[in-house]
Amino acid sequence: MNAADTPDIPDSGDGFDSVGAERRITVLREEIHQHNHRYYILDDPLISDAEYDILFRELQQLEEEWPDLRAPDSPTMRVGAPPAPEFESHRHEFPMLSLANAFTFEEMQEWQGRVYRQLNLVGESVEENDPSLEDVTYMAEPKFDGAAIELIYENGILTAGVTRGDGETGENVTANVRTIRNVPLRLSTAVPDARAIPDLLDVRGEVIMLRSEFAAMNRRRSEAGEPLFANPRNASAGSLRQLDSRVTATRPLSFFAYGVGRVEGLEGDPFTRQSEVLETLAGWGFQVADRWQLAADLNEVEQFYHGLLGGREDIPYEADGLVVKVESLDLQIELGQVSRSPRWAIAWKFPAQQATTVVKDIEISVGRTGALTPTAVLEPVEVGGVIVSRATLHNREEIQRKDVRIGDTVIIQRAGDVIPAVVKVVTGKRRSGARKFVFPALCPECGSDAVQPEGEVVVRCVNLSCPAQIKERLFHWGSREAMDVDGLGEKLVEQLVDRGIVTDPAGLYELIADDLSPLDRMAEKSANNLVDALAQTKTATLDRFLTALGIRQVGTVVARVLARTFGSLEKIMEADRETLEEIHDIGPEVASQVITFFSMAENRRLIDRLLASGLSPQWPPEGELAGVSTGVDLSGLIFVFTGELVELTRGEAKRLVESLGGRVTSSVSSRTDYVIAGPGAGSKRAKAEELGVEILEETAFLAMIGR
DNA sequence: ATCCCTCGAGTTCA
DNA sequence: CTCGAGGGAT
Repeated sequence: MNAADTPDIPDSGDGFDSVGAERRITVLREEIHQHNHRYYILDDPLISDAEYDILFRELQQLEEEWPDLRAPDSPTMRVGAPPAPEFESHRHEFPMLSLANAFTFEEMQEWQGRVYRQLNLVGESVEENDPSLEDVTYMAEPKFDGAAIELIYENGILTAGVTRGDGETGENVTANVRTIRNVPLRLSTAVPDARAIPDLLDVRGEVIMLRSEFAAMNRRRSEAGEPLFANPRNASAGSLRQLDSRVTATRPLSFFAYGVGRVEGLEGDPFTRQSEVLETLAGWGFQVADRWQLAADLNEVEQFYHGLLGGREDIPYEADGLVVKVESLDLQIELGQVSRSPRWAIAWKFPAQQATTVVKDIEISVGRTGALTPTAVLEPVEVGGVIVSRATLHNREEIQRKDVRIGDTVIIQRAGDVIPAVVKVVTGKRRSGARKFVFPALCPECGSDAVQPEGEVVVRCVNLSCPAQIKERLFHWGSREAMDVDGLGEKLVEQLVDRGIVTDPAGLYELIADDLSPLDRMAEKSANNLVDALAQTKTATLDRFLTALGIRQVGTVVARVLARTFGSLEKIMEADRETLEEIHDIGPEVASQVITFFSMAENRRLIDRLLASGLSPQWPPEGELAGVSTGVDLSGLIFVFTGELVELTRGEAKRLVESLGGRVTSSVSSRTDYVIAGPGAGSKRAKAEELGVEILEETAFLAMIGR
C-alpha cells in the first residue's frame, strides 16, 4: 500500500464550499489515521489497499483545492516534500545518550556491581531509606540496529524529527520522518486506557528497515539496475538523511519507540517505571518492540538474551543485542550518567559477526604526529554485509602480541560492527610461506629515523617536515573540529603538498585562485569556493584556532579550557608551566607540550604569518550565551541541576556554568559543590542534604553568577 | 598505588 | 569505535 504510487484519478468535481471542504477533510484525515494505525501498528486492516487509496486521493485533491486547510499532521504529508538545500541543525534539550557495551555475562555483572555501588547498596553504610537489592529490577528489549531519532510532539501533533547527531545536536529531518508510515503524525487517544496526551513530548526510538522490506527493496533496485544497499542499517540511515523527502517516502522505513526525553504537562502521576513508558507509548499509537521482558535479576536477563540470540534470525528486524535498563525511573535518576552514557542502561551485544580471510600485506601509514600505524591489507571478504579489505593493527606491539604474519589466515570482525579489526590468527592454517613483518626503523615516507620513546607504544617519525605529517597537519587544519574548511579534502592537500605549493597552514591563506587552477578537479568555481572558505575561517574562535594548530595533547576540550582561562592567544603563549598546571584538567604532560610548542621558533613564525594573513581568533565566541562574561569565576566548582528550571533551560544553564569555568555533572556526590534544585527535585536533593552539599534555588544560582 | 573517567589520536567503508 | 595515556579522586 503506497499512496504515492497510485495513478491519478480524474477530478471528481466535488464542488464543496470551504466549510464543507473543511468538514470533509477532517473526516477523511481521521478515517485515514485510523486505517494507518490498524495497518501499520496493529497489522489488522479493515479495508483493502484500493479502498484506502481512494480515500487518500480524495484528501489529496481537497487539500490541493483548499491550500489553506493543509496541516502538518495530515496523512498526505507522508508522500514527502520537495528537497531542502540542507538540514537545519537542532539542539537536543536533553542530550541523546549512547550506551555502554557489554559482551559477556561477567561484564553484565560488573555493570550491576557499578549500579549497586552508585546506589550505596554495597558496603557498610546502608541506610534505612536506601533502596534494597530487590528494588533493582530490569527491563530488557532487543537493541534495534538502525538510526536513532527523536520525535517532538506539541499538543499531540508531530512537529519535528531530529537525528541523534553527536547526542547534543542533530539534524532536523522532519519532512523525512513524516513519510515513515508507522510514525504517528498525531498521538492517538483511541486506546481505552491510554493516558491523556502531554503538552510536550519527546519520543525516542530507532528508524529501521524490516529484513523482509529491505530484501524486497534491494530486489526492486536490482531489477531497476540501481545500486544495492549493503545492509538495513546503512539503508535506514541513508534514507533518513535524504534531502528530498519524496525519495525517503519510497523507502520502506519503520520506527520503533523505546523511550522519552522531555515530558511536560502530563496529567496524573509522572512515569515511574521503564515498562510503563513503553506501554504508554504503545497506547499513544507508537510501535514498540514486539518482545520485551521484565527481569528480577541478571539471571533472568541472561535467559532472555540466550533466547533472543538463538532465534536471532527469526526476528523481523536486525538486532545486534539487548538493551537492559533499570526498571525504576527513580533509581535511573539517582544513577545519573557518566560522560555520554547513562549508568542505568547497558547494551548487551551479541557476538560480533566474524569472517576468515588472508593477510596479503602490511602497510604503514604516517599520521599527523608522525605515528607509524600498521594496517593489514586483506583478501576482500564480506563481514556483516560490507566488504572489508583493510583492518588496522594499531601498533608494533599489537602485531607482536597477536603474532600476525604476512600470508596468515586471520579472523576479523567489525568492532561495534563498524571498524574492522583482526581478532586472531588461525595458526593451524599458517603456511610455511608466511613471513614475519619487520617493523621499519625508518619512516617509509621520508626516510628519517622512526623512534619509539621509552615507555610508549607508538613509533614516531622524528622529522617535522615529513611530507606525510605536513599533509595530515594541513588536513587537520581544515577538519570539522578545527577550522572546518569546506573543500580542503585529502586529495587536494595531497596535490598541494606534492607540488610544493603549500607546506604549512599559513601557506593556505597566501593561496590565490590562480595557484589552484593547474590542479586536478579544480575548475575556477571550486578554486574560488576554497579561497572563500579559507577567508571565512579568519574570524574563527580561539579554541578552534588552538585545536587547528595541532599541539600534542590539545584537542577540542583542552583547547576550550585554554581559551576560556586565558582569553587570548598572546596570554596563552606567555603562560608559564606553573600557571598552566594549576588549571583543572591540565597536568604536567599537557603543560609541557603547550610550552614546547610555543617555544619553538618555527611555530612562532607560523603564528606570526597566520596573524599577518589576517587571522584574528575570536574570544569570547560571538552571540553565544557563553560569551556573556559576568566576571564570576566558577573554576573548580562542580554543579548538579535537579528538578525544573524556570529562567533557563538545562542546556543554557550548563553552558553558562561551563563558560564561567565550572563543571556540571549529573549525580550528587561528596565532591559536588552546589546542587541547584527546582520544583520537583527529588532524590538528588535528598542526597545533597544527606551529604551536606549546599542547595540553591534557581534565583539564588542566577544571583550567584551575576545574572 | 590504584581506579575510573576523559581526552586525543588513529582508522574503515559507503 | 578502540586503544593508550593523562588527570584527578580515593
